[in-house]
Amino acid sequence: MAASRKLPMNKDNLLPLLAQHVLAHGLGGASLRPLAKASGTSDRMLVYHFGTKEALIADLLGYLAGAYAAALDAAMGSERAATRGQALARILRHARSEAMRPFMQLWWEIVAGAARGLPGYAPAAHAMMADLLAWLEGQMPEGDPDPAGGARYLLTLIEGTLMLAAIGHADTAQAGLRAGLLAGGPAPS
Amino acid sequence: MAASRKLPMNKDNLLPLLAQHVLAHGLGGASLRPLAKASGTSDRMLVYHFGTKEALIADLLGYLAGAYAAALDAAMGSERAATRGQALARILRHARSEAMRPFMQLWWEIVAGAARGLPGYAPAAHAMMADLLAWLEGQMPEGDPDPAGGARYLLTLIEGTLMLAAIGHADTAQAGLRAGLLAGGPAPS
DNA sequence: AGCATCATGTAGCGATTGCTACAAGATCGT
DNA sequence: ACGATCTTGTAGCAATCGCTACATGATGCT
Repeated sequence: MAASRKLPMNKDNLLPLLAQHVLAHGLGGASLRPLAKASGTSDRMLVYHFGTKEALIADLLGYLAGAYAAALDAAMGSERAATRGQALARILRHARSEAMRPFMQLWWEIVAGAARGLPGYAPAAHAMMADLLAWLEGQMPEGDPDPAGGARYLLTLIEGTLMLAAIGHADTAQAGLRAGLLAGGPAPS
Repeated sequence: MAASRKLPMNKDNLLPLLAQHVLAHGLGGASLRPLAKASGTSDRMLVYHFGTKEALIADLLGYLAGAYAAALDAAMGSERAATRGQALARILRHARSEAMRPFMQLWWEIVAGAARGLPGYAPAAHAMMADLLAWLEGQMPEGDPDPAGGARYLLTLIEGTLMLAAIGHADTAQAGLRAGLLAGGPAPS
């Protein structure tokens, strides 16, 4: 009756648990023993499977990038937005939802690591942005004259807004969006 | 003949040296003994002056915010820009200059700390953005219909652009700026 | 002069870091 | 059944972490 009580315990089984831990506690302070406890194994085995903590982090960042792409797919309504402002508002609402907050906290840590050149950070950050950009392109309004350029424009606005929100300048970003979009369309709610 | 060979060694003398060290090596990995060596003292004395590493970091972030405001003042040409696009291009050129790179690397670390709620990070990040916003307002074109809103709009675009540049998406941001500013003015160089 | 406060060096404590040596099951091919 | 390879636990090492106890010089007030 009992199903397999013992999981194979390889990278693929470990990574989701590791990801859950860094989402909750951050990447910077992550050390082997807490990571091991969170994933039900020992530091000894983490090193055995990944070789090095640095390699573990790199693998984990790759996994997180994939998980982010999957989350985007799951959250994606296939319907396009009616206007650029609506697309902007939609994705901002998603990015700032309660469920995304742990990920956003991790995101800025990944950006910081990429900016400083830590191994594995830049590729993961780049991949996640590419995924988001692709999603955005699919969200552009039907008759948009320049969907590719528009998506890149919105992406820049989105990331600026999210950063300002992260440091307590959400109102500044909101005012900026309103002022900037008056020329092109209705301001996001 | 010899001037004072021995500095008083208080917080005010220490902070610039500490700032120089974190600009070079980052905030996350900063620990007392390397900080002490970089500022010509001992971990013992750092704790004596600041009380705690956490307090030291908070003081240091405050100092960095002040230094950033001073650097902005120094770099400020008092002449306004002719167009929003020109103001945008000017500040982007400044932010992405070689001299600003250590600071930009530190900046994303501060953003990450603020997003995670580390003590002292959010106030410093908020202050720096407020300074930049004030500078931007002074750079807005003479006849701009909405300088306050325009500055906030540009700030959002700027930070989005800088973040994308930090993770290797500089081209994406550049394309976005070009596409977004076609409605309102010439694209930045 | 004498006392009090400040400033600083030396030494170390307990905890945690990434990682490794060694040995012992577990599993599997033959 | 037997040897080889894979997997795992135990124990520990050298380094670093933030911080503190203690002593001692330096400085200044009266």
